[in-house]
Amino acid sequence: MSVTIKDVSKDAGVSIKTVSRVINNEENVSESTKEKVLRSVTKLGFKPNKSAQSLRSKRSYMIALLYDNPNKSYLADVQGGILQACKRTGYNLVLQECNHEDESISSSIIEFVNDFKIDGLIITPPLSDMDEFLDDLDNEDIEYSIIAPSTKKASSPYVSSNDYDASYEMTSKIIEYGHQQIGFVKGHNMHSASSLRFNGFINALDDHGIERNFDWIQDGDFSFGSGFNAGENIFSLKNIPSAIFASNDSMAAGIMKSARMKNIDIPDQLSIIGFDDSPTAQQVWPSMSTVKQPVEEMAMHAAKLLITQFDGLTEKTVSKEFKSEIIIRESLHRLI
Amino acid sequence: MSVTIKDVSKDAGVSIKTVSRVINNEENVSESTKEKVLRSVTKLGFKPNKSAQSLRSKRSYMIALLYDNPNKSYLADVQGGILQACKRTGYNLVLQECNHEDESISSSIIEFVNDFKIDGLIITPPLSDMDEFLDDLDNEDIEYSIIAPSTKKASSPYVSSNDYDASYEMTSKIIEYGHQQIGFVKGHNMHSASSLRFNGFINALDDHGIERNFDWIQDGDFSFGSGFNAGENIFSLKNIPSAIFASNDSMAAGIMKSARMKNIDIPDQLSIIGFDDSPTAQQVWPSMSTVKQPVEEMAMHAAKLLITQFDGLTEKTVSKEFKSEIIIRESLHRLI
DNA sequence: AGATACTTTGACAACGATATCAATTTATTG
DNA sequence: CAATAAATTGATATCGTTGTCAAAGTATCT
Repeated sequence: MSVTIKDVSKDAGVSIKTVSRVINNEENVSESTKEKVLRSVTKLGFKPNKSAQSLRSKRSYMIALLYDNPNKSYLADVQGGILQACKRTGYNLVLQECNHEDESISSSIIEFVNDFKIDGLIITPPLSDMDEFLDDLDNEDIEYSIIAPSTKKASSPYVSSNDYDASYEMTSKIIEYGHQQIGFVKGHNMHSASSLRFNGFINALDDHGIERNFDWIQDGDFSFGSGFNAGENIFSLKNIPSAIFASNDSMAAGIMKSARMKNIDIPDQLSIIGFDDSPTAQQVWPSMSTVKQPVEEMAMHAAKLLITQFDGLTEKTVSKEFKSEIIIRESLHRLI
Repeated sequence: MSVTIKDVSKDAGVSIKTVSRVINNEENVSESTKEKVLRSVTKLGFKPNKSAQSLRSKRSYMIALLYDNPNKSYLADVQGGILQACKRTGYNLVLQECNHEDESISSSIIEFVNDFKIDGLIITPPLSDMDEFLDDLDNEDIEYSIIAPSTKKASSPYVSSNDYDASYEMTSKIIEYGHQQIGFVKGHNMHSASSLRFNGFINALDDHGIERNFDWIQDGDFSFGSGFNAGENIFSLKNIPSAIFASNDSMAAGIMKSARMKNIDIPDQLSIIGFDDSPTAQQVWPSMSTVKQPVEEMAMHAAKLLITQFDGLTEKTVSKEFKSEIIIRESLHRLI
């Protein structure tokens, strides 16, 4: 049926162990035999049997993506990035949806990893903020890499984005456009990004000598509905701000809808700014100013980070912070 | 380390083969030994080693999702549905992105399936419309189930939606609301859903004695940009329709934007109707009337369909057509 | 040259399950 | 009750790799 190591070894005139050495890039194989074996490998079109490799070496060549994030667009980007890294290295991606409120999350994930001999995990927010969970994984010697961690544990590789800086910069841009009365809608408090984005906003206000107005600062949970509610709250006040910065695009869209229903013109009377650059940002009218993070690239790096660990490649991949991009579209009105 | 069949066989006082028989639900095992074995299995917490099973039985307990669809929300729903079916049956999902324009798609997928011993494929549009590709899979005896097939090959299990009926019904609803001048934007011509939706539209027009105006019928490819262009084309005409039905929500959003830029009021001057009920549909203003398909449910069924084939379960899952739901929101204006 | 160290190679066991086929037990028949 | 058929069970080979460890080949050092 399919070509095995035995076939290759016969063709090359060496032992099966030597073939195994060559295909696993082990040391102590002479150049000449290496060449000989590789010639046979390509000639016969040999591909190692993953199941056998897995059985013997306890590795599955599969990594799993752990997520608990209703944001479909984010998820798709993350997947895309990981898949690119997988394709290049022969790994496979398995999806595992989690519930961060589940008490037994640690044990069920540990069981999953052991059952399928998953080689490593890629962990996304808000799971990346659950320190206890990560500790449990450490205790089981399960390898993982984290996207957007809160506690940057030296022990584990991660990729992060400059949420604080991006938020600070965007807020400064809003101020530069002449806005002095600026509202803010916070994200889900389980996500560390929420506080980073909020702090960036607050500090930018302070540094530019602009007064904080806590009536205009609303809680949210990243959902469209929570944005809508935040809008309702703000628009029921006597004074409303001239701009509202939401911690993500969905909430910004919710505010937009709420404003429309109150006949508040966007952007003439009110500027709205989001975060993420989701597809919606370009599909609403007016199109939304927002912050774009290189999510796909980040995810690809996270996957490389993980694979590097157990493949022991020569070029070491290291933890890295990625830079966001400020995108100005029609929803941000210039006052001066 | 982990519990093996050998441990169970010792504990139960039977041979390993008998344990294997029990866990695989094979025939010809007496009730008493079956019970004895199952007691040991739960007592020791035995889980069969997937790699070993896979090596010996040539099955991987993995199914793959084949996709080439830029619609992230659709993809996420499909994944969600499949994962639910997988969780219940112990299978795992692997993602495989394809390019339907790739000449070598058949060979690369066949190679992928053989390499990883993938048990079966779930095929989504537009790949589900590539008959040659499906024939190639048949020749290799690769099992698959199809979401939204064009040619309903009796040989292969599928799930489908009533695109034609839904489109017919939505068009009738638009007419019922008093619209006599209705435009249409077609979907990507590789997708069989595109012609089904178009035919439903045309036949509803005819049946209600409404004239077709081909200036108002535009080609599109399901992208926001193509919807925007379609809008530009229609709005440059002397007469514009009072409603436009787009073959999906992204294109509808594109038309909306184009209309806004021409200061055409939605929905007072122009009604816009989409298809899919993507998240955007609720996040734009006015929120969009659209057709919702039970994508997640369909995908779950497709996965069950596939797993049934090689697991030979007692209750046979069969191919099925799912019903869509007409959702009326603000973007459809009532004229009468 | 002989002793020693290091590099390269291969024979064979092992991973943990299923497949084969023969042995044993139980049921059925004349 | 013996003969035969059918159901149940187990000993052992097997899947295709990697791991262990010893043997063979080369290089280096007195």
